[in-house]
Amino acid sequence: MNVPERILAAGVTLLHEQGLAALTQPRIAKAAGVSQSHLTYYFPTRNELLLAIAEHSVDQALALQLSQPLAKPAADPAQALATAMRFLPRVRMLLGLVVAADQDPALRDALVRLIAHVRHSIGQLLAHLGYQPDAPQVLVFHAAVVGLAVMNLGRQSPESEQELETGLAQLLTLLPHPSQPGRSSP
Amino acid sequence: MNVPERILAAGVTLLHEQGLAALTQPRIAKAAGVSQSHLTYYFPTRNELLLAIAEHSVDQALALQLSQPLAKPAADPAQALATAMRFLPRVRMLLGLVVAADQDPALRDALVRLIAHVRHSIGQLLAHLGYQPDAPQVLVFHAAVVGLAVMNLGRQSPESEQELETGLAQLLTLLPHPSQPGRSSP
DNA sequence: CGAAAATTTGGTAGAGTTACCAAAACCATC
DNA sequence: GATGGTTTTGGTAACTCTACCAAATTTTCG
Repeated sequence: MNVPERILAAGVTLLHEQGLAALTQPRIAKAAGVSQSHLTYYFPTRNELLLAIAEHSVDQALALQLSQPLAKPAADPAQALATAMRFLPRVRMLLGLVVAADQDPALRDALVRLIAHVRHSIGQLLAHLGYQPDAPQVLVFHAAVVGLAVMNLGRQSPESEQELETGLAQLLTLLPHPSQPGRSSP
Repeated sequence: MNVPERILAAGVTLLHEQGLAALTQPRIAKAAGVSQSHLTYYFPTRNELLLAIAEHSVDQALALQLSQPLAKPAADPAQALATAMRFLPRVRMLLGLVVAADQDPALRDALVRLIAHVRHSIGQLLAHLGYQPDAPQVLVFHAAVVGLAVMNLGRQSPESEQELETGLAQLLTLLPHPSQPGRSSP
């Protein structure tokens, strides 16, 4: 693997396992097996590194978790639910970067683009499942997934898993769907 | 004002204006007008301080933004929308603490209780407006508000404000309401 | 008034971080 | 094999943060 790629992979893993606080140059360098100075050769400042890690993580998540549902020709709506559930840990992982972005306009702009990208991908998946991809409700669906991920602090609790699923399932009924018309406007 | 209160007030303001990274003992002490050593007299460790700030902020938010709607005898559903919109900046402000809670189990447990408290209060408001307070959709409504706050990075953009409002308004139609029956189950 | 308790402060040790620099090792090309 | 560019490393200066301690000041109360 390439050195920058190894650095980004180590960064994503570190972010996933130990949170934003673990994303320091010494620790990432050690995890990637390069010297600390070498890190700054590829990513001169810390924010550039954070930004690259964020992009890498989102790309990775979309590739891993959207390619399969989109490859299958047709699927039942429950698949959207399952996909959303699989996204939850990854969303939580990125929360630290959102917080960090409050300090740095460049990072903030980059995250705005990343979030738009994710929303577009969610629209693609929903379109693939027969929903209207650009309905305003897609924003709310996306937001609810993000919010559930943020609030799901006690991650292991199975009852909250249940709550999450029923909540998202009900949210799906809000989306306009060809086979269940009449939900969009009164 | 009491010294601990002054410290907490300074902490909340600092968190609101400059994010989690600004919540260090030196800066809070300076903002509160006390010596740094004095801070540790009331809050020996940093996490205890963070926890106290979180609780203070949530109490303050609930008191400020829920007391008035609950005082008025009846109100139109659009008020729930307006209240939710007013909560967004405060929710954003607390995100940093959620991130910090990943490192510390005690802080995490405290935040779980705080989140439950907020959800209960939202239920109260919705009940006051005629909705079912314990409907599972309340979780989703809460989550959507949180998620919108997270994603609302470009805070000044009026178009995203518009998007937010329409999204939340549609979400409200999902909640079971006496005057608009038949939405709960197919 | 005097003693005990609470409050407040300055100082600091120790760890951790970012960003930088000069030098060494590596690699391609002529 | 020499040369110029790229990659890699060790070292470090300057800074910030947390947690602690001993001493000074103020307050409380018998």
